Amino acid sequence: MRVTKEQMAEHRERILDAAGGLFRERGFDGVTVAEVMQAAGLTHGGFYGHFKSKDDLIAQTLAHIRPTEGGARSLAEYAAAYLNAEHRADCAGGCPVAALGSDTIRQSPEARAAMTEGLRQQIERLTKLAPGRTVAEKRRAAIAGWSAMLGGLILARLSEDEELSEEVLATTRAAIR
Amino acid sequence: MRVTKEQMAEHRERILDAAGGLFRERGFDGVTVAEVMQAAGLTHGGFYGHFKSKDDLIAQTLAHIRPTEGGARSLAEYAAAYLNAEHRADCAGGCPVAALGSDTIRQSPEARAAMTEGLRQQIERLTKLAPGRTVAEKRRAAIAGWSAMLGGLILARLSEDEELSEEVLATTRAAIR
DNA sequence: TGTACATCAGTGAACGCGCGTTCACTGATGTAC
DNA sequence: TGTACATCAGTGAACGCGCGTTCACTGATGTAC
Repeated sequence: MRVTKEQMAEHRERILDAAGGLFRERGFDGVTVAEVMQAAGLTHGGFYGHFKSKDDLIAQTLAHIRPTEGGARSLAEYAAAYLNAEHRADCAGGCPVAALGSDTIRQSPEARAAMTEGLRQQIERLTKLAPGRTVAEKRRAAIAGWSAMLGGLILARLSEDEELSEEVLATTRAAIR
Repeated sequence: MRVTKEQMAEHRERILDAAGGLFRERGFDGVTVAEVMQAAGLTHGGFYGHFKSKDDLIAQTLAHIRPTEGGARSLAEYAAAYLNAEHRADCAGGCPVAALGSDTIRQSPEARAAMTEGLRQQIERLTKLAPGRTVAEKRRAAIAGWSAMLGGLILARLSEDEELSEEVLATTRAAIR
């Protein structure tokens, strides 16, 4: 049954939110269109009224996910929140690059473009927090720090050994100033 | 038709080699059992004589991939070879963690155990190359450096913008001493 | 403002393709005598 | 060493399930008068 334009926009938002969580938790191939729709409180048939295809959903979801503003006041503070047992456990609500990075490399150009735009914004955000006398210096610290945070979180999530995982988290965190 | 025991062992090796390349290039879900067998020069029906399931193949493949010994004599030298346009382009022959990291988090315990073992070995290898007066100091430099390399390569591969990608590669490389 | 009708968001059954897995068969290997 | 037979690695057709996608239908919305 037809719904108001506002309802439809809200449904679209709900689909993107649901997809954002599910994709980060299980990967693009680990989630079906029907599951996304069910998580959004709808039936799967209506999906194609909102999106051209599952690939289209993937690209739009990557563009839709925005990192939660943590209010960090330095790169080290940001790293402390990022390289953290809580974030490690929360794939669905955490960093999309850590959760979907190596998957996204193999996705459509549209998906990769959305990811690239996210990277750009993240580097800009971190540049403001990074130490350094010039903008160029801050930017270099931001990029190197962002690489380390991303790699550190992925390694910590990969390690089945809790002790090793914690060591990676702490060591990488300590290396970011 | 039956083959000699040596032939069968060689076939198994060929399957694992083929799977190693294909999985790194297209991801676990992007490769079919039939494709792996065809790449190994066999037909798909024989697959289950070698492996219990596709999941079993995934776990054994991760245990089978061994990094090519580059002969680097310092962490910086290693990073120069790792954070590099050639490696960036060569998913199939490159680092399995960069190619399959976020995928592997969602795989079977066996697959994750194989990956954890690989991490451990990599950290040991890098600890020998890392700067520092004590082993503990070297190990810390190795872990922080490994995080940065991994994250840097993934970011460089994600970026559709060649200039940004090159910047990430160079900046992360320069930060590893 | 009220009424009649066209539009169209959402529903749920159905389709069809691809993929993991199974199985009857083949013929070369390896073994018992 | 030679022969007869059992074993079993590999073949390719077939199975069946799941998933992306389509479609006829429903009924509420929005619009023309």
